[in-house]
Amino acid sequence: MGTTDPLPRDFYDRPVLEVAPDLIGRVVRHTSPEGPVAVRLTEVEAYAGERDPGSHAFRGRTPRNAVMFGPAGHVYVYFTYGMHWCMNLVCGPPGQASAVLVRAGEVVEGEDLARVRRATARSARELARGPARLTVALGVGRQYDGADATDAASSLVVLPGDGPRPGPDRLRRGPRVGVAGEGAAAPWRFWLDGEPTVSAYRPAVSRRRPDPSSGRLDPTGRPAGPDQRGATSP
DNA sequence: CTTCCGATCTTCT
DNA sequence: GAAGATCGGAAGC
Repeated sequence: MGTTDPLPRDFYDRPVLEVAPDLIGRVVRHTSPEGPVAVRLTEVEAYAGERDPGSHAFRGRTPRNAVMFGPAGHVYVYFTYGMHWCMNLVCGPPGQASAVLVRAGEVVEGEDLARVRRATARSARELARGPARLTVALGVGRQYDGADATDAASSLVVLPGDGPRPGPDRLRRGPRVGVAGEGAAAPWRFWLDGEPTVSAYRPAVSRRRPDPSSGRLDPTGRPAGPDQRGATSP
């Protein structure tokens, strides 16, 4: 029964930069009345709590991020851009507020249901390629904010995953997607090299139109670059 | 394939 | 009042 038990609290109760790469290859599984959908993780990002300018917890506890300050192994779900839900797994001891954003994966169970939920996906690899797409594929929303992913009785759990752990030769790390400011350069995004489900790299964008009176000097400050820009081996 | 841009609304300043 | 841990469609190569 080993592989059906969720990863235990101890797994998450470590420094977030240890937990994040260890989550690659693990399986997030949600069982709804419609059936189960499971995703094998290929891409995650670490957010290091109050010391991380890129983290929702950087300016301390608020109603939204309260779950991040709680026990490890619980799920932090937030709403963003007026329409998307994203899910994290809380790490470290209570009070530390670190978490891992679940960014992308491969649907390994319930693909038919995932395709119904992700009707705009034109291929299997797009079903959970991106943090908001992944929550749609799984059927996860606000109702799971604060849920305990280590509870075997929960309908949302993280399982160890089948087979051997991915080799370190395939693990990559680089800057996080869409993170602006001081935290932009930290190489705290982890992914599995060669996986088609890894989401495209996007630097943070400013939505402000350029000021017409200030010329045309790269108003967004946005460098161009390929998906795995800044990648290094561990 | 890539780049550009609008949608949409909660959250915190 | 502005920004945001994004996505999908349209247009360009």
